[in-house]
Formats: sequence, structure tokens, C-alpha cells
Amino acid sequence: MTELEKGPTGRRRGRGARERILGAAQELFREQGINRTGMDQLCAAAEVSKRTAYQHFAGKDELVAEYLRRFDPSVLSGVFDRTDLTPRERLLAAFDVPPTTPLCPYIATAVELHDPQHPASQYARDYKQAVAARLADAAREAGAADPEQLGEQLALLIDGAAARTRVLNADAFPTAAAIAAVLIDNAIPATAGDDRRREEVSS
Amino acid sequence: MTELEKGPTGRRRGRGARERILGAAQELFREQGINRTGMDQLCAAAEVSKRTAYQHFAGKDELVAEYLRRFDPSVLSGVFDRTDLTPRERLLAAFDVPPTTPLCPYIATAVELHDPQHPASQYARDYKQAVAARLADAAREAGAADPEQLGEQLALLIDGAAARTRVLNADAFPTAAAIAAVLIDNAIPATAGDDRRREEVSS
DNA sequence: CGGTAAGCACACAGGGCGGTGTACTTAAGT
DNA sequence: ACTTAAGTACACCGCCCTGTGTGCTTACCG
Repeated sequence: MTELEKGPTGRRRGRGARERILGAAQELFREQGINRTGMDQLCAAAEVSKRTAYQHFAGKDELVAEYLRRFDPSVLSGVFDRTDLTPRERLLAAFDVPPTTPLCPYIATAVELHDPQHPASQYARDYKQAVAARLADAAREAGAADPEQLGEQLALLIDGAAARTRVLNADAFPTAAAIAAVLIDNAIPATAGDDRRREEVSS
Repeated sequence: MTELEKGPTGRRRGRGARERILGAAQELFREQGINRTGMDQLCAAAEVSKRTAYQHFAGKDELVAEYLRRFDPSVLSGVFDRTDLTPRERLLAAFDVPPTTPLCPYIATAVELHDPQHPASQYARDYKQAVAARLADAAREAGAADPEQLGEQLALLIDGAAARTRVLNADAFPTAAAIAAVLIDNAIPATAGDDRRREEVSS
């Protein structure tokens, strides 16, 4: 519905079917969830015939898996490549999500599918572990005493904020960011302080 | 399947239909999720005729709402009433969940239903806020500087652990408990230390 | 004992879903 | 121009799901 750039011909949109399908999936799965989005509706939104959809994807399951795989982790990749930030700032930047973010689709998919064996569930697992690993890398760069632990902790905070935001319908990322700041300051030895305030920890 | 105490008559189980239905819902919704559990299957598991089920509940939605409402928050209520623990220990005890806990059903329900207006979603919201409030109470009792903030933070940790446990298929509560310990020690002024170690904060 | 509320068995309606079959049309490459 | 890959239109199948209609049986309680 947003900007599906309809082809110039008006009908018979041409060769971009697969991309249009994945684009529509992105939108509809986010807005309605996977289970509540039928293939008919999805194909209509993608302006693609159902037949074409099933020539690109063996079934809905495969489409769901590909949808997750193609999901643009804009928050993540955008954050870790920013060299203008100190490592500590980079760790904290992971919590600056635009308020228009509905919910981490990886969690939503894993819960909705309810099957750990599903390819999409496996990919969600891989992705979450990758995020923790990248956070651990940044933590190591920032001089954390136990980077793996800090990475795992920050990843848990992100997931907690995402879940809580969904259930309460209220942005929980600021709370998570506050916790993250405490953890980071506690984990990084005072010597490595790049931009830490002088005052020691909290009280 | 666990201990549905089947009636002595063998068939025609008698008047306990409503309880049996809710018991079966508890089990099946947890194990399979709500959307993947049909009313037929549920009635079979409850040893109740479908007709009876629909005389007790106007529809599946109402059953789901009642299921959440009747959910025994064994972890929660069991923890806050323990007077043998110091307030700090009580806060930490909320993270000692038995490893057989699949996932906080409130999060799962909110994600599965995908409709914030659904009665069950509203109840999930209420419940999550109640948990945060009780945690804040305990935090106040423990002498935290900002009990509301600490309560909200601990609640976020619990939700994060629950979500992450589900997605990764690995217990994330120890990590959350470790974070909680840091937060609690940072939030409670040193004077009120009931059982804190002497060494200052982490490093 | 008799009445009434609770429960049962079972078929069936109505709809949505995932997925397919068939015959047709268009665009692109050489 | 001809071929071929991509897409289309649309009817259709079988399945499962929520929810009902109907007539019957049992347990409790005064």
C-alpha cells in the first residue's frame, strides 16, 4: 500500500514478480502477522497472480523463510558500521530504534510458527546469535572485560524491549538503553573509558 | 495429559466441564500455541463434547481470554509472598524459573492474536503492568532509590529472558538474573545493603 | 420420584486457507 | 520473426476450522 511502485503498463506488471511478492510479505506479515495473512491477500497486494507466486516459492513456508532472510536489518547493519561513534556509543546506538518499528519480526515469526524446526525459526535463531556476536565484537572493541557476556546481555535487553513494546503497546527501548548504559559502564574498566563521566558508577 | 483427574465413571464425566476445558486449554495452548489448537482437538483433550464447550464459552476468543485470566502465575505469586527472603533476594527470585517453563503465555498470546483490542491482549497488558508494579513494591521495600524504574527494568529483563529463551531454545534467565543483580546493587544505596558484598560494584 | 440442569453424540453449514490445473498473453533476446 | 521465459486469469480441490441444530442421556436435588 505504501510505495509498491506499480509498473508503467498499468496491468501485466512484468518481470519483477518475486521482489513484489517479498515486498508485500514484508508489509503484510508485519502488519497482520503471518498466520492472519492469506496467500490470496498477499498476491493481491503484490499485484501478482497466485500461480506466479507458487512458481517462485514452493509454498508459504518457503516464502516465510525467504521473507525473514531478506529482511533488511536496517537498525543493525546501520549501527555497526558507523565509525563516527566511539565503541561505547555504537553499543548504545543499537537501542535508538525509530519509534515506528512494530516489533522485531524474528521474535514474532518464531512465536507464530511455533515450530523450532521450521526453516524460518532456525534462521531467526541464527540471526539472534549473529546480533549477539556483533554486539560482543563491539564490546571487545570498547574494552569490555567479558565481551561475550556483555554482548549476550545487550542482546537480551533488545529482545526484552521488543517483546515488552509489543505487549504493552508502549516504547520500552529507553528503559533498555538505560540498563545498557549501566551494564556497559560496569563492564568496561575505568581505564578504557573513552567518554565516560568521571563520577564512579551510580550512587 | 498430566493430571486431568478423569472422573470415576469412565464416560459422562459429569459437571466439571468448564474446568476440564480450561485445563486442556492451558496445556494445548502452551504446547501448540493458540492458532494451531482447534476446538475439536481441545474438546477431545478435555473429554468434553463440543456442544458443551460452546455452552460455556461464547467462542474461542472468550475461551482464550478466560484461559489467560485463569492462568496460574505460579512463579510470581509464589515469589512475592516469601517472607523468608530479604527484599533483594525476593527480587532475584523472580528469575529462578523452573527450566520446564515454555514461555510466558502472555507474550505468546499477544503475539499470536496480533490484535491489541482483543480482550486477552488487554489482559496481558494489565498483567505485565501488575508484575512491574509488584516488582516496584519489592524494590521500594528493598530501599531502591527509584523503585518504579527498577521494577520496570526488572520486568523488561524477565520479558527479554522469556522471548530470548523461546527464540534461541536456550535458557536465558541466568543472563537476566546476572543483569538484575547488577541493577539491584546499583539502585539500592549502600546504606540499605542487607546482604550485599563489601566490594564496591563490579570491577 | 420427578423435574431440571448439565452434558453428550453427531452431523453439518459456511468460510477461509494452501495449493493446483489449464489455457492464454505478453515481453525480451537473438 | 520466432522462440522462450515470465506472467496471467480463474476456476477448482480438499482440508480444517469455528460454530450450530437436534435429539437424547445422565446426574443431582428437593
